[in-house]
Amino acid sequence: MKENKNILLAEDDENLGKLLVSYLQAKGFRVELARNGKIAYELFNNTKHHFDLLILDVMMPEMDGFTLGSEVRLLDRQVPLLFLSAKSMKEDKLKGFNVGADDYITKPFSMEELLARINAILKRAEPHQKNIQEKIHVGKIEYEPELSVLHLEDGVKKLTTKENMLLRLLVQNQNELLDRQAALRAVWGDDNYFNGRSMDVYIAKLRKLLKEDSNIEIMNVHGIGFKLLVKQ
Amino acid sequence: MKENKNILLAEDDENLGKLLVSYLQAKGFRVELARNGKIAYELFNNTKHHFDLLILDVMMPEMDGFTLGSEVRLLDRQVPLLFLSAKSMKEDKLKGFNVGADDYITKPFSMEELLARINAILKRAEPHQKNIQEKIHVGKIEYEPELSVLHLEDGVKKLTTKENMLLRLLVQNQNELLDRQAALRAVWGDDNYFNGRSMDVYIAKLRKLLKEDSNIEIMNVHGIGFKLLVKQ
DNA sequence: TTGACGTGTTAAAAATGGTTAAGTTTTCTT
DNA sequence: AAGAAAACTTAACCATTTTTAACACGTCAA
Repeated sequence: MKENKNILLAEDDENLGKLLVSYLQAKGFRVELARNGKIAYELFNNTKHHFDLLILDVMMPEMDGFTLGSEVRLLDRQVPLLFLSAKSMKEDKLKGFNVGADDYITKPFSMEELLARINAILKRAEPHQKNIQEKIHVGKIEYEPELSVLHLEDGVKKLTTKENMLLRLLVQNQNELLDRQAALRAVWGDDNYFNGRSMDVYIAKLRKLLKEDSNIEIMNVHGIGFKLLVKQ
Repeated sequence: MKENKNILLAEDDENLGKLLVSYLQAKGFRVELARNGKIAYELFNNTKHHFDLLILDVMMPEMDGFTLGSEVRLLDRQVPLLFLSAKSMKEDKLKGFNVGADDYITKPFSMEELLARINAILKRAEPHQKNIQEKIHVGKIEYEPELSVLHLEDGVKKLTTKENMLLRLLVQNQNELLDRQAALRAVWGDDNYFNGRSMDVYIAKLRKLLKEDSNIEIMNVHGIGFKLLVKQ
């Protein structure tokens, strides 16, 4: 999801800029850094790029963040803008919002706070319809987690809620260890003994369903968890 | 402009509540004050009222501001939420944004700052005001929630109040989980066992109506709620 | 290699949900 | 205001899903 999100960051302070870029990249975004407003504007006004969010420092040489914001608004009425402001002055905030800011954040700020605001903005901008027909191939079996449906040789198998939650977890971590306790907390909310036994029952059910493809195996790692092995 | 703007303020502190009400009224807003989250929810979930903005105190008895926020979000994906937080803790901020907060403000705050944020939010939200009298396409079926009407192949079907409230909730959260208890509180006002059975009856009715489009399905999530699946 | 603990598997029990129809309440009509 | 119609709730019964129980087997460390 995030892998597809492009952020344009306009920040003249080289240290802060690099710091933000690497943090946001670590969080899975694709980030383009512009050293001043003019460069940022040219990047934005270039059909080769598409940006889902602009983070604009207010104080920049050449073209300040607010000016940049208004110019961008002329090109695109929708694209979310997030301002970074060194001052916490009221006037600044207001001016930013008049430009059509979606949010602003005053320095100094924590990375977590920035990330939270970015996620909030992107979520708001997100189109309502999400893709519920994502098909995942597990070996030669097709799996649609959002519909909780498995396409088997002898037709479609509708999974129950728990079957689906557990299989989704296994598939998401296929060929890697799925920790027993983590799985229990994720699916059952609590990792007590009885839920553990319940999970074992469901593992047996899933094994039966996946038996169709002999290259798929749910392996137990004694005392630790399970591993969905999918051989090529 | 402002004269038409209705604000719902959820604040348990009586002094602060009254102070805010009179300040905001002086600034031209119409303000409704709710002494706790539960009252606020009932006010919001009442067709007699329409609110352009909700200001929610985070710390409240009965139902805290964040819980209230998420329940409101089920009813209305658009309405702006502004949180008042006594703490300036990061976690609080994060949780608020996850609920889909449009802004938050930490106590103590100045009246001017609050006003500035309110104006910013309302300005931002303005273009979204196309909610009324709209036709929603659910698969190939047309649905007019304001008129409680469904356009089916063999004519127009007028929905009953409960049918309409439940379908609206499902549609507003289509392809996402609709929590059973939240739905019960929203439609029946109380999530006791009998109301639950009543809802199940209504789910059956809606399934029968929506059967016309084979790409629509009301899926049960065992013990948790329902999900209106709409395939492309 | 033995005993404790973890897992595999099946079946029974319990909980939750699907559906229809019979009651009850509310609303409309005359 | 009384009867009819519509809306809603409750009951009944069945189906599905999940949990618990029971017993067999596997793994590991002493």
